[in-house]
Amino acid sequence: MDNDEEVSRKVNRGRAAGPENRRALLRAAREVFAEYGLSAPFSAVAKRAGVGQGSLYRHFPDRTALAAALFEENVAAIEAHTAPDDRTLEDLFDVIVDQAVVSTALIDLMVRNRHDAHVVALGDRFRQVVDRLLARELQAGHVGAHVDTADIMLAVGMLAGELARTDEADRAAVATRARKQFRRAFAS
Amino acid sequence: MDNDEEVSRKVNRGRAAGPENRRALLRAAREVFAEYGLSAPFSAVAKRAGVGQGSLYRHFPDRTALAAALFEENVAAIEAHTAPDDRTLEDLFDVIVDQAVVSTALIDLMVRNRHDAHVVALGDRFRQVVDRLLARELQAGHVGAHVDTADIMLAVGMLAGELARTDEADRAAVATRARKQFRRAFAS
Amino acid sequence: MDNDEEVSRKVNRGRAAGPENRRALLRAAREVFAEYGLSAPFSAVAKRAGVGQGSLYRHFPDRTALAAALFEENVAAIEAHTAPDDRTLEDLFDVIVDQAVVSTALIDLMVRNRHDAHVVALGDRFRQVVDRLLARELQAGHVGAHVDTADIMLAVGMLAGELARTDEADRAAVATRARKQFRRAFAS
Amino acid sequence: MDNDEEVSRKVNRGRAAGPENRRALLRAAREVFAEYGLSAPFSAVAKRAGVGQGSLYRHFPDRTALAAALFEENVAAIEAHTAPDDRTLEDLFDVIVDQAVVSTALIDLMVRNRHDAHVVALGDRFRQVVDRLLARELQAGHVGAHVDTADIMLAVGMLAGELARTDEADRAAVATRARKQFRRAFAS
DNA sequence: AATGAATGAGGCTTCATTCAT
DNA sequence: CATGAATGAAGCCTCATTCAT
Repeated sequence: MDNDEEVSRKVNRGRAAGPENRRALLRAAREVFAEYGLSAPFSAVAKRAGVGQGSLYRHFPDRTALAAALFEENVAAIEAHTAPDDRTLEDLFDVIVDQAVVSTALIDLMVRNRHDAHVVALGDRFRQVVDRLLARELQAGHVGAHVDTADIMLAVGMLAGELARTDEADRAAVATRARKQFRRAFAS
Repeated sequence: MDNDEEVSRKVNRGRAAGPENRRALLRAAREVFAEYGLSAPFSAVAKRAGVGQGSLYRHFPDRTALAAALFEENVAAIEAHTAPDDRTLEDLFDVIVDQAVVSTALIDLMVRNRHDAHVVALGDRFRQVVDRLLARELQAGHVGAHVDTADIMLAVGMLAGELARTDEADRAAVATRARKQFRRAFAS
Repeated sequence: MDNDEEVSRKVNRGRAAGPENRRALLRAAREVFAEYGLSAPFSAVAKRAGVGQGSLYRHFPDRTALAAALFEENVAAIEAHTAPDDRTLEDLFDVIVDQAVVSTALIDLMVRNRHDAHVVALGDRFRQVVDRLLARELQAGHVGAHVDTADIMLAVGMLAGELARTDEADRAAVATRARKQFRRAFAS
Repeated sequence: MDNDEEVSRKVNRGRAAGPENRRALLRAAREVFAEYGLSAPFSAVAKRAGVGQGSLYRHFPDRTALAAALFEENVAAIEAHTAPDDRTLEDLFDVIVDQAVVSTALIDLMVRNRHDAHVVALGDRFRQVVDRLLARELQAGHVGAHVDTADIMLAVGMLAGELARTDEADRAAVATRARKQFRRAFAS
């Protein structure tokens, strides 16, 4: 984890460096957590971002803050992807799979902080997405009346968790199999 | 040396302490991991067992060895519980829920070492249990022909993982909901 | 950036900010040192003053410079307070007690830099105050002939030091008791 | 502070090393604190003692614990020195001066923790010494009836504090001068 | 001249692991 | 064999200080 692919950046002091570094740190955190798990040294994130440790601490005072920022990006992506009127629960599973395959350890990080205010807020945003999609699907008769929001939340959680602990090579297969199960479980 | 509930044992030098210490260590490990998660200090296990650190290392040279020993106990319990001829997949889920509710962090520990020879072997023992139960259920027409062993393995894994990261207070509800989903997914 | 009582100042670029910032910094330093001790982060002083760290460094290149400036204010106050012709050693003790009760950590800061040129110079100014008062008191026969300037300096130093490490609630009592001792020691 | 006079000790593991290391650490702490002040790196103490950092932490979980242990030694020395029936307050001042000249920073360390239970207990032991001596001196008419225990405690505290912040070269003179003042203040 | 972001050295602390007794 | 002290690497985090804007 030493001579990493750490971006060679010119030392960038002063006002304008702020947002730029923040982006670099989020990107680096995503990579490092995916690669080494959530207990990866905080310093590894800083190094990967090509940024001093101090800066990392300025932007994200603790692991939770960093995780929440990453989760926020994920939720935003989910919202964006499911915004159009014709999106279904299957589309939701698509993003989840995409994200889980990429972010792995993020889920654990969030679970560890499931009572953090920011995390709770993000969870609510996610729930609203599920609510909206589910209402439409029920309306259209695509899913059975026995299904509620909590069912979908649980399914998504279990899927993401499972993907997070599956070897990269097997993830596609696992995703397919799990989705088939849920499709059947939720069918009308 | 703290106010731990560390077993008060007479200093136990000399012979025959072996198996006794081993049992104490496994018991302690299960408790400590459940309480503090898998990153609990190795020394905490020894202390809880009322045993020197050196002895812990003698019995279990590393975390994986300890985890495997715990997992072995779990698999044995699963085998015992599902041995009778009238046991169904529902009974399998019962043990899983019982164990997951208790062992939490063990799952992660196993996942981290999923390529360890011992762990693989234990996984195979588990798969045989599933195989046997599933064959019987298929025979009896209790589950659909579309279901295979991997489906059950996946379902069990997702369930256990989800329980492991659910607050104790919510576990029963989560277990119930998840089992309903899987029942529906696997129905003939 | 916290819930500090940091002065809300209009961004003050350009001229004439110099003296204003300097005053704000001295005031802030006195407060911060009193509150958190002399190991308070340098940055805390800047923040409390509502001023950038760079400005703090411009005005006071290091801790000693800042301390000397504060001490200078103290000495000036002592000079002012003891200037009138009818002031006695008791009046000197008054200021010392007042200052010690307020500035606490400042004393240590000065002690650490007791060989700094500025500090030495300030010590001399203080000695002159003592000299003048003592001469008058000797003349008037208020103190014994056995007393010299060094005695007063020592007494003042011990008193200030003691007050600096006394809980606020006990300072008044300690001051009274100590002054009684010195009065007796110096009596003619 | 690198290639210190750190004792070259053979690595000494196992049971018996405990007390030996403890002594080495106390000795080292006294030296290091005297030399570099109380903010000396904890690691410097360990190095000077020729001991790993971990061991330092095992013996003294924090600075206060270490300071209390040192203070305990001091109080014991005071008790021993003042035990004989013919000892006077002057003898008490002797030990104080001896100790202050040697331990310097210890005083501050204790002051910082003046509310710690151990420190309070040690303070009580000290007070008892003073009580005993003072009673005898009052009886003998060596000190005035206006003097009480708190007076002596205060005097000792001021003296020790002053010595702690006096350059080594000047300590003898300061001690002499201060003792003269107190002798006069307490005279019958 | 003022600002505050960035830096990185260095102190603190925890633990996995070793090994004398 | 068991014990638990000792070790030291490694992560955490906090500033003092610099400097682009």
